[in-house]
Parts: sequence; structure tokens; C-alpha cells
Amino acid sequence: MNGVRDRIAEALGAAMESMGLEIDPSLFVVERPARIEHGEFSTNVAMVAAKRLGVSPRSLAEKICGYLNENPIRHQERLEIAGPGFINFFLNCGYLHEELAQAVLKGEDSFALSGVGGGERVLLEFCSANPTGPLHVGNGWWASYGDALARLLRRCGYAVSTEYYVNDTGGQIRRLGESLLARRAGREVEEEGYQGDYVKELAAEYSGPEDVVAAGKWAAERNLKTIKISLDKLGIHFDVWFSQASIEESGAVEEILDLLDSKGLIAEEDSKKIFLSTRFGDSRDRYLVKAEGDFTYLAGDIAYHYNKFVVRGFQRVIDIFGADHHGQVASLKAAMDAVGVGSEKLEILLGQMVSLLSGSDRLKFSKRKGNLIPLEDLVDDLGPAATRLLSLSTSIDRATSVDLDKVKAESMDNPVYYIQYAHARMASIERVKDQRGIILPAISEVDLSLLVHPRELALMRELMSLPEVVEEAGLDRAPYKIANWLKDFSGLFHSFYHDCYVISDAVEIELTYARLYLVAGCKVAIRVALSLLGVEALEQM
RNA sequence: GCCCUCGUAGCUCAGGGGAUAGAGCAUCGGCCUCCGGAGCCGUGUGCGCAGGUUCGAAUCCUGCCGAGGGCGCCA
Repeated sequence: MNGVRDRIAEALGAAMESMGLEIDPSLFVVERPARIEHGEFSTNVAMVAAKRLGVSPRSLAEKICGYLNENPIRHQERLEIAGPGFINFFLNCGYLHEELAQAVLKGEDSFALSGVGGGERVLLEFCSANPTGPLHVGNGWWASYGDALARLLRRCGYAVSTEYYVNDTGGQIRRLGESLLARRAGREVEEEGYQGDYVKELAAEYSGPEDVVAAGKWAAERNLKTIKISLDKLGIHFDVWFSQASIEESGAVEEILDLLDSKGLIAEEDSKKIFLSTRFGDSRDRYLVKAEGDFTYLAGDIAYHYNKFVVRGFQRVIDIFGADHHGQVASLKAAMDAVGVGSEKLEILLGQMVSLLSGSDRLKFSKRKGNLIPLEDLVDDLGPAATRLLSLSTSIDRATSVDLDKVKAESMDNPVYYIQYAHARMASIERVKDQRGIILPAISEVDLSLLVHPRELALMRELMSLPEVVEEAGLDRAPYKIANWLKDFSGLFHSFYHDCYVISDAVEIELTYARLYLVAGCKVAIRVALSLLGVEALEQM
């Protein structure tokens, strides 16, 4: 990274040093002011440092500006001291032309590529909905988020493997088997069973033994296939599908129990075994072995996470859970500390609940009654791009409400079309260029300094911010920041497109050349961003 | 009762120490002689309440109010 901001930060450091002062770069910021009247960049360094030095911010700012005026950075036009002590940098737009050329030359493979992850091996687990039925809108909501996060982390230099944990054992599988057998026998499914129509359909096909576990496993496998098809429609593919049963059958759970026991962290109560998790900050101790001798879900989950870290050697594990699984967080983290992995290497992101509305009515759904809306139906209605962007537009920390009627009725107004249309327009300009036989000279032969229209400047500023946005979104585990950048960027492109013709008899050919490179740079950026969200870039709508 | 997350415009949401708090939708009104009108331009008396920290708080801390989720030998 040697962007303008870094150059400004370095220059500020040098200015401080010239006065015999040192300042930690993490204490001050170089940022783009909300208003362009405040310059291209501004810094609070004088305000931050003055407090520590016991001098007035403005007088320190004046000294810093004195140094910077003697030793200006490239493209520096003038400086200004404003408000309580901000130093505002006014640069000539040459720096934007340089950044544009960089974006074009780097291309899709290298632009906005960050090494901040340092090759760290990350296991990202998400979705992991139980295979007791089709994926519905609720439990599949954050799947696009997880998939986009994986893409984002890879762009930031992490070595990411994605994983779906298949809960293919335990009480719910037995219950699924019971429901299946009941349907096959023509009986009603009991209150606690699964009553959705899909159970009837599966029952009609099941020819296996009258055994709840066998029937349950068979149905779970079928459900998993359905889930994979739904995810496939959304463009989501996992590197690994990890079976919970395989962990239990491998003896790994017993090993974990022994390990915890050897550290004196297991209490016994009759035939039950309890993990003393309160010693690691949990609010209560947790059962690992039930009275009948079965393992609890937590026991398997601890073994599973131990497998991720110790057996498979991942340096960091990120789990995306629904907020209704928040109760596991403290126990799992306690367990990671207990087995010596270190809970700080386990990041658990909680996706808040989605409530579905129909008009102003909140829809009440019940898994038991099976009246949930399949995710696949939504994808069929909206298409994968619009469906993905729907959940990718908001922070995972926020409980969102989605009005299905509105979303379907306004599907043409979905922001994804606004973004894809911007890309289609870029592609269209290039088609027109080819149709008219315009031969674009090499970028080194083109005068990019002709790009001075306010629309062009605004577009280039947004363009050059993508590398920072990608890095920030990666570090914050926040792919929605990419979605927000895309919306802003697309808006600026549409404005440019409207006000600045690229190819026209009224436009000088040299300006056409420069604008064609602007479009090329924009296309690189928007394609990178769309690929991070897993949304297709359309050549035409 | 305890724990987690969240209260920003009519609605859905950004902004998460920085200068005059933004976008989409909805409303009302403008814009097609040229690269695609799925577009552009205009239209907005809003940070739940009260304290605190700070040069500076929508942002951090505390309390209160409100919403969602959790507090199983379910998974």
C-alpha cells in the first residue's frame, strides 16, 4: 500500500520528527472529510498531539503546516488549518489520475487486493441448518453473508476454507424418523414431530426398515440434498460438509472428555458428566453426558471445534450462528480455553433474527407446523442476485424485518439492478466503442488530466476508496460494507454517465480516450466488488 | 431476574470519537436531438430518555425505557 493517505501519514510523521516529537500513527487519522470544502483529506494529528504536549492545537498545526509547505507531498496544492485544529489537505486532481491508472493497470486480479490476512488459515463455518427439512428463509438468511465473507477474507489474504456442519445425529434425527414412519403408516405426526408436507413426500418414497434412526438418517440425507440444491441456486458452495455423526463415531468425543478430565474439569453426577465451564467464565457448568449415557450437543461441538483447531490445524475459526444459538457462545469459548486452544482464536458472529412481514402483519411461523417459507421460493421469485443482496445490505448485528410482499412487488427496484445496470452501461460504452471502430491508445499515451469534471472527480474518489473499503470490511467481518460501497459507486457512475458523454460527436477524441479509461477503471472496481458479494456482473440487462 | 444484540427521516437501513448526520423506498415536481430512462436532478424542522467522559458524542461509559434473542440431561 502506497496510497495517498499513507503518503500523508508518513509526511505528518516526518513533520513531527523534525520538531523532535514522535507520535504513534495509530493515534491519529487521515480521513476524507465529509465535505469537499474541507479538502481532499484532513487529519486530527495536531489535536491529538497537542493534548499530550500541553500546547494549543492550532499553534502545533501551524508548525506542522510550516514543515509540509517546505516539504510538500506530491500533488499538494495548499493546506488549511480549520476549526479546533484540523489540518486540511488540498491536492490537485493529479493524484486521482494516478490512482485511476493504477486501477486500470492492476486489473481485476490485483486491484483492491490486500495482504492484511497474512495467509492465516481460517475455517469459516456458516449456515449449518439442521437437515430436518428444506432450508427456509430464516435459517438460510445469513448464508449469503457467510459466502460473501469467505470471498472477502480471501481477497484480504486469508486462506479460507468454508464448512457446513451437518447435525445428522441425536434426538432431532430420531424425531424426524418418527415423523416419517408415522406418515408412511398414514398416521398423523405427533405434536413434537415435523409436520411439513415434505415429510409426506419423503414418506411416500421411503422403503427402508421400520426403525426411527434408519428412517431419520435416510430423511436427513434427502433433506441435505434439497438444502444443497437451494444453496446451489444462490451460488453458494461449501468446501467441506462435516458430519456430526462422524465426530461421535470417531471416538473424538471420548478423547475430549478424557482431556478435560485429566485437567480436573469434569464432575460426575450419577452416570452424568459435567464440564466445569464456570472456571472459564461461563455462567453455569454444562452437561456433556446425559443420564442415559448419550453425549449432549455441546460435547460433540467441543470435539468438533477441537478438531478444527488441533486436528486440522486452523489458526482461526469463525462461526456464524443465528442469534438463537447465542447460548452456546460462552460454553464453547470456555471449552477452547480449557483445552488450551485459546478462546480469542474462535470468533463467533451472531446473525440477528429476521422477521418476515406481509404488509404490516408480522408473519408467525412454526417449524413444527411446517409453514415456513422455503428459501428456494424466494430465490425463484427474486433471482439469486437480488436475494443475496437483500441480506448482504445490512449489518449482521441488526435484527431486520423484511416485507415479502414489498420485496416481490418492488423486485425491479431492488438495488441490485441499480448496480448491475451501472456495470451494463460500462459494458455498453465499450461495445459502442468497438462498433464505431475507436482504437484506444495505450494508457501511457492518453492524457488522463483531461478528467476534471466534478462527476469524474467524484467517481475517481470513490473508485480509489475500494481498496480501503475491502480491507476494512474484511477486518470487521462486514461484507455489507462492500454492498454499501457498490450502491454509492453505482450512483456516482450513473450521474457521470448522464452528465459526461464518453462517445459523442460533441466530445473531443482525446477526452473520449481519457473517459474510456475512466470507464475501464470503474469496470475493474465494480467487478471486483460484485465478485466479493457473489453477484454476477451483467454485460446487458 | 440474569446475559447478548439493537433503538437514527413516514418505512427499510448506512454512519460506530471529528466539522453542517446520509442513501433507498414512499410523496410532490422537473429532465429523452447523442454512449440503454432499469437512469438523472430537485423536494426531508430525524439520532428513545437522562446523566457522565472528551477540545469534540448519533458514536464511548452508567442508569432508565422499548424491541428481538438466549438462560435444557433440545439441537
